[in-house]
Amino acid sequence: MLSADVPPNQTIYVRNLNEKVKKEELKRSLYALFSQYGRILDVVALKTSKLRGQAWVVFSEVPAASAAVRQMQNFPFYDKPMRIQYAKSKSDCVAKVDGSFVPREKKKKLEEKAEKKRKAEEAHQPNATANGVGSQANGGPADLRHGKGGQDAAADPNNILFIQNLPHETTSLMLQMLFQQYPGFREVRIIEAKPGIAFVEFEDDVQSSVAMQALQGFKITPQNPMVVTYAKK
DNA sequence: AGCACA
Repeated sequence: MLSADVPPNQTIYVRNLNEKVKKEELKRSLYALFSQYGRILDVVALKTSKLRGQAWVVFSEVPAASAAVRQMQNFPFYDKPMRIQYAKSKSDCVAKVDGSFVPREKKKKLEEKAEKKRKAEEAHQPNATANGVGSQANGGPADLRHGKGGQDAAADPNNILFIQNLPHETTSLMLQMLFQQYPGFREVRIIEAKPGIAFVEFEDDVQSSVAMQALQGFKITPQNPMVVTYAKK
């Protein structure tokens, strides 16, 4: 079944995750992996019996989520292909920002109350328009950003790769061994002040892309699938 | 497979 049954949401629901990965590590890796598609507001993962192997990644914009759903579908992550759909409901952190958040305990009661009221009203005036579209009580979104907002978006393909989620012990020689097997390799640059990331330069964007595809998710240690994106220029 | 927010 092609899960096109869920409407677009700025939160994606990821399943078939490796259940052996510790929660904090999983969240970090998901964050690193998906931030190439846009700003991430939150990553939620629980290890309860019902929820292990799943996670929610909340983007600040729907298009970022859409790109992630398409491009990372079946991406091998900790040895298992990720299955990605849009989340079925709005994330709390989004509701908090748009003002529609209702604390969890209160929510149940409110819903019950609303339901009772609706029924009572129905009984009194059977053909009332019970269509309580909670229309924007507190005004529209104050910060609707039009235009490109491309600050967050993934960088266009170019000859320099940006590597994230590396173990801090990674040396440039280690990265050189990995990347120099692909044609057009020029050099590795690690940033001493920023452990965990590196830049790898190729002669052109076609060659860098080949290396990216080949080494995407490569694990120097089991906890560190490397995340390869194009460097921002 | 499993849709939550500790």
